[in-house]
Amino acid sequence: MKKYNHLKIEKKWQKKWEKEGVFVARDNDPRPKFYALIEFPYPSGEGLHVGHPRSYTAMDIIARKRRMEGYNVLFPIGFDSFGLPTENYAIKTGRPPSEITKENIANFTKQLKMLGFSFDWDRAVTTSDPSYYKWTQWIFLQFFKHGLAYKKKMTINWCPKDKIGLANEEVVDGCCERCGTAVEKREKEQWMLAITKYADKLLEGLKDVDYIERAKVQQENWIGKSTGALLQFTVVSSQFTDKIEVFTTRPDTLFGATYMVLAPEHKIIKNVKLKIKNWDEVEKYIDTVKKKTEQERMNVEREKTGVELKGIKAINPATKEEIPIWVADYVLAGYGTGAIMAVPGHDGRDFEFAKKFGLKVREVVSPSPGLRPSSPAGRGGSKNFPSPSGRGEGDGGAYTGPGILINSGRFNGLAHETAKWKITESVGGTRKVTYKLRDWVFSRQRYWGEPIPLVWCDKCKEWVSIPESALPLKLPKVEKYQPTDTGESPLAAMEKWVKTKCPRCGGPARRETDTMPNWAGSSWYFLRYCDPHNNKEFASMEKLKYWMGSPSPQSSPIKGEEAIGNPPPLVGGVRGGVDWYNGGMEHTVLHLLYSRFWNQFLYDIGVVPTREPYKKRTSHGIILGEDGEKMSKSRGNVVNPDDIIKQYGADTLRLYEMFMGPFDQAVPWSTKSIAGVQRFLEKVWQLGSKISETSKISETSVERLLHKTIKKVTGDIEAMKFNTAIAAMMTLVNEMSKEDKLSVTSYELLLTLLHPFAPHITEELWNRIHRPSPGLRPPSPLGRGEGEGMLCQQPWSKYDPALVKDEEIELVIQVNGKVRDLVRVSVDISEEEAKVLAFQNEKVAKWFHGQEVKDVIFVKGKLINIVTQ
RNA sequence: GCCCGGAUGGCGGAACGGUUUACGCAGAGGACUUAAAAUCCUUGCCCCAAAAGGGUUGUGGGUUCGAAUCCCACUCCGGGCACCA
Repeated sequence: MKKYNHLKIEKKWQKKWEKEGVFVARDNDPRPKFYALIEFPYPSGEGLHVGHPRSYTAMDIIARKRRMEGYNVLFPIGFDSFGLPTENYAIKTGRPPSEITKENIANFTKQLKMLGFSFDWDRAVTTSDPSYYKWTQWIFLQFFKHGLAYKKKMTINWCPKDKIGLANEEVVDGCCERCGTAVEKREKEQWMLAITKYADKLLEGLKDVDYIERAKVQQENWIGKSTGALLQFTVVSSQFTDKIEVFTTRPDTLFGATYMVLAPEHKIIKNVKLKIKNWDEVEKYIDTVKKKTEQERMNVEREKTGVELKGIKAINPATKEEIPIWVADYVLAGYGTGAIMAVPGHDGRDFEFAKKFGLKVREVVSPSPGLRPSSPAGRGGSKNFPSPSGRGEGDGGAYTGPGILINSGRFNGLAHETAKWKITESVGGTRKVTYKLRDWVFSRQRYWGEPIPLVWCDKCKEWVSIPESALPLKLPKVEKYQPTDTGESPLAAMEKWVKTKCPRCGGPARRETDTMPNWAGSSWYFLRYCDPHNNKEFASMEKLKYWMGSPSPQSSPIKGEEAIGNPPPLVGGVRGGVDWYNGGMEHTVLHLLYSRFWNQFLYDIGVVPTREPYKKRTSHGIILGEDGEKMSKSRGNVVNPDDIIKQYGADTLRLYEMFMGPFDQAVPWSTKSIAGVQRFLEKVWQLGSKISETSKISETSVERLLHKTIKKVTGDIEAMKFNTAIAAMMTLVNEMSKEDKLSVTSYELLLTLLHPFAPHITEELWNRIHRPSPGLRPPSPLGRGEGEGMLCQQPWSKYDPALVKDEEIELVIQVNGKVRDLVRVSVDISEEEAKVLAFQNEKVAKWFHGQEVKDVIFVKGKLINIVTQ
């Protein structure tokens, strides 16, 4: 057989699949549905990155396998096309972002099609298309109607030289990325979405979904629910009293609160200005803090800073002592009440601070006796013992674990959990739940985003939404894409567009000139895919119910062993949503949370059928450059997928990206290693010359391995262990290559298994077997399609359970856990038989000779261990 | 700083608490060839040791008959940190 020419074959099959429409998802088809989703790309000017095909190939494998298993599969693609890089490029070149976007999308489309993904291109959506963002605006109006969109003063990054608001990413070391000028903070009215109102629902919903565990944990921590207490501290000075409220999750440690700390932004500081003796110093400190970002504030390598407010004191409500009040930037204004009671005895940060400034430390919680061995130092575990709490005992001297109260008056001896609410009650405090989650800043002073469809009416004295019939509110063409000198979006410079009439009273009104953030379009795109051409609704309930519903109890019809990786059906409710969503770990907090929030809201107003948008979420690791660093233009380690496809072919690239390492971990690229998978495909190709129509499936050892491989690959795909699935197929092909003749059936089974990974070459080989031609006549094995039909439409292979069971194994004989010999025995060998074998074995005997045998451990079908120690 | 991952040969990696290194890359030896490429076969694979053997899964400790795997502490690397997508 001639060598295989990937260039010809790949184009041929891509055309054929498209022409026959084999990947078109059919609405309301009687087959069970399966919705497979990947994160749609941002069409950057650089084109496709080798990272994209990693996630896309993985879901393509799953989508193709599901089709072969009899599902009606929806595997859509689109473009998340609003965003900063395009806008910045437009500013530089003066070209309209819409034009640039169009070109980029055309390029991405071409590149994606070369990879042979089984996308349904008929459903492609583009977020910057008015027919799409019409509905993004519509959803925003629903938020607005329901009181979840509101305006609030927020600080933004401001470059005083460029006179432009900056995204966090554009701020490098506190300076403007472009001009290097120090960035200032400015107050600006911003549209906010009240995601915090959904904090509990977003937390609750995590119980019903099958997400990769670390994504769940990240979301939980991001929402950061904690139950604590609000406590009042009285502030006193010579002629004045006031109250400061603090939030604490550890009210049980109140007796140990030896000072208080206020966030530099805390409003009381200005109120008590006249009482503060060192005001100059305090003011100076607050000014320096203003220049730091939040992260910098948390980052000051354990070096805490702060200033005492001299002249005023607080009173600890439990001990009635006067304690000093400090201002320090490790306390954030946005969390809790912006003020804390500091308990250096039991909080690491407070301890650091107290140590630096010589403040009093008092221990009020003692580790329970029995929980921790006593140590001479009286604090910190002795080296040889594990910490009793399992964590949190670092931080020098602060003990943060559980224990019994001491130095706490009448509460001494109580368990700290019990003491929490008793102490809270005794000082008149209240229980309070807080979240780390903050409301979502939803407006941008930028051009390339969805216009916010609201107008300010001077007469009505409020924001009025434009009628839904007037949507989409199109993004008008502007001359310049720079934000204006005042920091407003370029839209603000278009008087004609801005000046309008109030839709309610008809009076003069002004349009909102802010646009939406890039997150908006990606928060609901999975819904639009269900009904992408609908111009009456964002998607019809009927179609949403079909694609987002849960018609089958499991996401796979295969039962038993083969269903590895499919979650069991939920007890007490039917799950709905996208059946399987794969994306990057970098999106597991923001995008995932935002889109869950939008879906939950849409569910609450009755326009989508499921509470949660995604049933199952998995993640892929990023592909690093050959140097092990993140790929970037500046490092010069970027690999262009086009070059690889041209040289090696799409099948090889797909296979390589699946083989290079564990799917969920970051792996460095290695062009050298591509040779391995390329040789493998070449071997599969050459194997075609060995098939013989007379050879029934008789090559017994290969047959057993074949069925084992079917089992392995089937399970590994479900678990996204693509690298080991490919390794198993390589082993199989190596064995098959050793045979003189191969039955058609075994070759077909191999092609079927490999097809989702390398669709073009397998389709071609399948076609060659089934095309009547000399030497390769079509037989009729296993009732598969004869002589016609494409491989992508054939049923997925089943294995014969009788053939995957081993009859013999290598029994490991150990002495004290060390391997001393291996014996080939039947799988069913009994403990007694194994003992006899082990004790009679000469190689083994010398290792326990003359010693007392204390125990013999037998693991069926695996090993026997003789213990003498 | 906080939250979440990761660390196994020269390299990418494999390994339900049970033979560390499957599969692949690179290397060495050989076959074929006028030659090269390609292909095929064979072969180590890390340290100590002449060998028997012993050690070795980032470091240190623990649990266990037995730990890469479970627990504790630490080091380094990666992702996220709310206006990059």
